[in-house]
Amino acid sequence: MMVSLAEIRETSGEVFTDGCPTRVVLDHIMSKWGVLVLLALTDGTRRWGELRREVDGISEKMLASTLRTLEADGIVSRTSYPEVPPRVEYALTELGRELMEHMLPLVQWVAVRADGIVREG
Amino acid sequence: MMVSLAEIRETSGEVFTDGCPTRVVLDHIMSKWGVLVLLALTDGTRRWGELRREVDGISEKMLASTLRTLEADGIVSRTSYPEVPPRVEYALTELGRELMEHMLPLVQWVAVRADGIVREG
DNA sequence: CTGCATCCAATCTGATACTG
DNA sequence: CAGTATCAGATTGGATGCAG
Repeated sequence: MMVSLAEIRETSGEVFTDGCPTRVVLDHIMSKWGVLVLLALTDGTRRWGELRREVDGISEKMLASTLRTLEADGIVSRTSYPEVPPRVEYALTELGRELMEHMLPLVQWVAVRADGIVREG
Repeated sequence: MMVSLAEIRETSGEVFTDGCPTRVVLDHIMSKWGVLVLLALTDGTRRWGELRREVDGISEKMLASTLRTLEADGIVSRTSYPEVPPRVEYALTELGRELMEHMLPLVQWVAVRADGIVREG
């Protein structure tokens, strides 16, 4: 194993503490919709409507909420163009791209194994 | 970037489809408590009470629910010893250890960055 | 000790309707 | 197109109480 839990403890001794920064960020990026939105943005810039369609099943409310959270975290950037009709584009920031470099391998592993794992609804 | 979204689409063209296996597994392992329980087990075998204390803030209800889900997925193993008082040990399976090899780097990255990211409660 | 069952409050979600 | 407002339903969380 390349990275040990011990190393994580050294970096953030409070991964297991309720309300610590690590947990907060973890909750944002590993949330049900957070992962999928980030995944969609890994391909490149996306408009609101594109994300809505691409992330199957997400409600407008959750898309808005997820995007606002990730934007506040500095992981996603929002660019609004003063046009009619309105156009708003979302993209990963440098921090976001760095994050996805670490998340993609995990998601890919899951994608490969998922079919063999699933048994409950 | 080592792994591309395109590669994930090739493996599982339905990462974005509601209810697909990849999403189901992703929800289990990346859930609020799932990540923390898996993290605790990365150190090695843990008893029920140890997990309860180590994963700060988790309720018995959620711990039981999380463990049952991960066990059903074949990621965590449960060993019950017929003693008095009872003793039950939880550990990562081979699949689980493989999973954590991919998840630890991500968690570590978050642990390093979290303090700089957090701004909302 | 290791859980499961239940009740109740707090949150989170989602569908619908509506605004700029 | 890009959201916000609202309300009802689903989930989650905590506190107990109890069983193996």
